[in-house]
Amino acid sequence: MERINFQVIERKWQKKFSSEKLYNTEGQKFYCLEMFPYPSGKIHMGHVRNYTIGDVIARYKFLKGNSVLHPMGWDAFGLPAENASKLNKLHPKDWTNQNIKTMRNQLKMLGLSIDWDLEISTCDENYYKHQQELFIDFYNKGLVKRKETYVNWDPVEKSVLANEQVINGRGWRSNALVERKKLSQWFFNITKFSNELLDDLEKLSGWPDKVKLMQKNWIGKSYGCEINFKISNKQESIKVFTTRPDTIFGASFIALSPDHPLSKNFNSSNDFKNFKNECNKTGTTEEALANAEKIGFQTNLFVNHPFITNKKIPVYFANFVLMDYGTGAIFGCPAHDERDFDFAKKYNLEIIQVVSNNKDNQTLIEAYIGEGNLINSEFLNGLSVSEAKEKIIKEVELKNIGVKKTLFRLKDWGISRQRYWGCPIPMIYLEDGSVQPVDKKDLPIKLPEDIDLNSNGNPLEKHPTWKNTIHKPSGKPATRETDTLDTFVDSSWYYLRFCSPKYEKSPFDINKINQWMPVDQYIGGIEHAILHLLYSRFFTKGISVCNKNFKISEPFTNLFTQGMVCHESYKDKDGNWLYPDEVKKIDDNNYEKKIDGTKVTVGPPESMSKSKKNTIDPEIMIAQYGADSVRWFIMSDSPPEKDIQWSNVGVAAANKFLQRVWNLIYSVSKKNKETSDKVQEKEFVKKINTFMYKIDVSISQFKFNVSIALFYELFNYLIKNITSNVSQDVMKKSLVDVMKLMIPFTPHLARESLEFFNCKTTNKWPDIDTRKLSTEINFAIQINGKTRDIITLTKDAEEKEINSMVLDKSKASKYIKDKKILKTIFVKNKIINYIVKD
RNA sequence: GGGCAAGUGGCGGAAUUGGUAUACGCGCUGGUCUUAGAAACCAGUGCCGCAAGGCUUAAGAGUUCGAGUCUCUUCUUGCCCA
Repeated sequence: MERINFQVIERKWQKKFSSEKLYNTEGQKFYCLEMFPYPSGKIHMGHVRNYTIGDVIARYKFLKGNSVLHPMGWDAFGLPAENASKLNKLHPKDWTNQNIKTMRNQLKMLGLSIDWDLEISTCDENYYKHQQELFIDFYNKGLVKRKETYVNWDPVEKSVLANEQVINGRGWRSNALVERKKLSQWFFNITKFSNELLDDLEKLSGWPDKVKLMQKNWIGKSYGCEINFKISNKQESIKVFTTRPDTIFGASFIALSPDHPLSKNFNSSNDFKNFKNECNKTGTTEEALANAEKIGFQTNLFVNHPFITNKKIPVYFANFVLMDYGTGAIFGCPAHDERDFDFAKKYNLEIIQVVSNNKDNQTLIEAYIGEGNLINSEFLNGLSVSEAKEKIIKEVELKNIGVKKTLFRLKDWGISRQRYWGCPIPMIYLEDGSVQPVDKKDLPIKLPEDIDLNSNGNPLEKHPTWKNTIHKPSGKPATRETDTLDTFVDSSWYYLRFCSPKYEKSPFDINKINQWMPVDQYIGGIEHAILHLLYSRFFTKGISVCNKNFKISEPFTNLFTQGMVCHESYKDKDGNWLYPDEVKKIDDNNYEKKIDGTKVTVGPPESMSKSKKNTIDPEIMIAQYGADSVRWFIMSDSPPEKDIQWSNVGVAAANKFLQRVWNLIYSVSKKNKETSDKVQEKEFVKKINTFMYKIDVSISQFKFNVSIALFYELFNYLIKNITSNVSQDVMKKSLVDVMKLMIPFTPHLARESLEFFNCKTTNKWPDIDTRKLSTEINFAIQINGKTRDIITLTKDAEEKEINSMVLDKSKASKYIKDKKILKTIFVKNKIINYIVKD
């Protein structure tokens, strides 16, 4: 058997690939982008899968005639660099650049068709300079604002946490109980685009419905109304927001946020201060608020019920009402809201049911949120919830005590981080307390190199000199903003920078944007379904507000979310995690530790993660089997959108198969030239063409695992025919075409084979002659709906021919004999079904 | 608690979208070669049955000439949101 050394040919072709590009001046543009990696140290299998999928698509599109933009870069700012720096005494910049170097080499080992001339890194000042520019543009257009808000404060890290970094009320890293703290922060005004971000989802027909639904729920549009409740015996009133105005007749209390303006009247009370402190211990997430015990502070105030004369409702402060939701005040209807119900039980407040589904009218043991008809509600009685909602809003507006309002769940995007390793925010504070953007001429505002990361708090704040600057127009001293930008900002526009990564004048060259944007195929993990994609969508909308020539409203036309790479996890008898290569499999139920033979317990396949040690190092796999084998396996075993289970045996099998392919190439080159049987050859060509056609279709549908199954069948057929009377010429010609189809999957082996056959056109997909497809089909014969025989037919055979064949030859004939055929159902090229009776 | 997926051999999974269930790969069994093993190659492999045949897509019902695919109920798992 002729063997090939993958390591040798892969190195050879990778050199070639580094200078080859996928541009094609005549072809239609195709921007293929995979989510760029965080340079954490080494690539992992998730990267291998993500970038192999992208590479298959990019190479396929190029071969099909498109001009393909296929760039790569680094999402290089972020907290891990600071943490690593504390551990290793390595500057975040050096740590990051070192990782980039390693990972770039590893990606090159995969044989990807990346145009490395376009490489960018977000921690590079040539990148973040333009980000600061965009920030100033956004500021000037009112898309950036400074707000005092309550944030999730991690008392150990001394930093603000995003909602998703708070898990069960604790910091995701420090595990400290998260507190609420009022801080002045920078925000992107993403809510200005709430409607657009929601409505434009409908344009995204190339996105998975699942992701669109997640975004829709995240934006969370709902409507309700504001109602003013007049305070009894006073002139003032309390403005309340509600999405359930229909339940107004069940209102039994008013709850104010502890930060509501009215709270200042109670600040002198110690009881109130204690209550407020207690509230600040709860996080700000919806989840934290829902799970926290409901606590309240009763005031001496009452309001008048707007529709029930003489009814007075008590006013409380409550911990579950947030100042930045609606008006910071709600009316509580315990019968139909869980939180209100808990609150009412605790403080012994009235529970009046106003919606009923008619079935039972017993005392409520929990809030009833379902549909039903209104009761105990005067003029609303009998109406459905939605009818009542409409009607009560009209009444409220008629009485001039409130208005209909639309509300979004989406909040503005807080972008201030008390961190060093991020993009500095280009703003300065003057002595008079006013804030101004830095002059664009003075960009970039660079990070200082000398920095102390070993104590808690904000590093830039504590730097001895960095924040001191001069406000040029006035010549007066000023102070720099010492917070840096959330790293989600870096990744919100990188796809634009890739179109002209070296352009100096501005973040992008508009001509290049018009040439390449939007991204035709974006590929990445489902974990970014909400934030990254929403923020990127916001950025394109924001930039089009700032730049009249920028006409892109949606950045990603098609989105593909790939599944995770999973592996079993292993624990030794003491409960320590073990790496897969520390474990030996005895049989399906028994695994032992290699070094001492003790028993190992096996956990189910889960997403690979360092903490569980269920990882496989791609570099080791490549060294052992070659990149083509790794690529082949990772594309073969599962549909790309589903999770895949990594299997070392699976890669070994891939390697074995690719060796067989090479052996076939070699055998064909040695095939006897004399033999030739025209009939056999015609059949052979039809068969190969049919396979190639099916492979083409499956690739275009991203069913890569199916493509690979078809390749297996195709090569098995070729290997079987090596000794047939198909001439060497015919076989070689077919094999050359087939190897071109292999380029997207196993670029090294494919190119080596094509070179071996002296083929020069490796930049074109072969023409697949659809007139030469196989005309034989398998046809099922059913009796009373049961399949009784399968016969081989020429395509498009008519019912009449089939009838005679069935009666003459088919195994099914015995089921028809002596019986009456009541009915026949004939489906061309598929089945015939005889309904018979004795 | 709500929403969305999914459930097919010993395992990963396929099924032209209502028309051959179990493609392809792994594993397993037998064979060839070999002093032996590995590798390679050949053959077999859903379950029951000697066979004819029967059964089988988480469980149950329904629609249909025909259901893995559509509808309903139940169970299980995963993800997202709370």
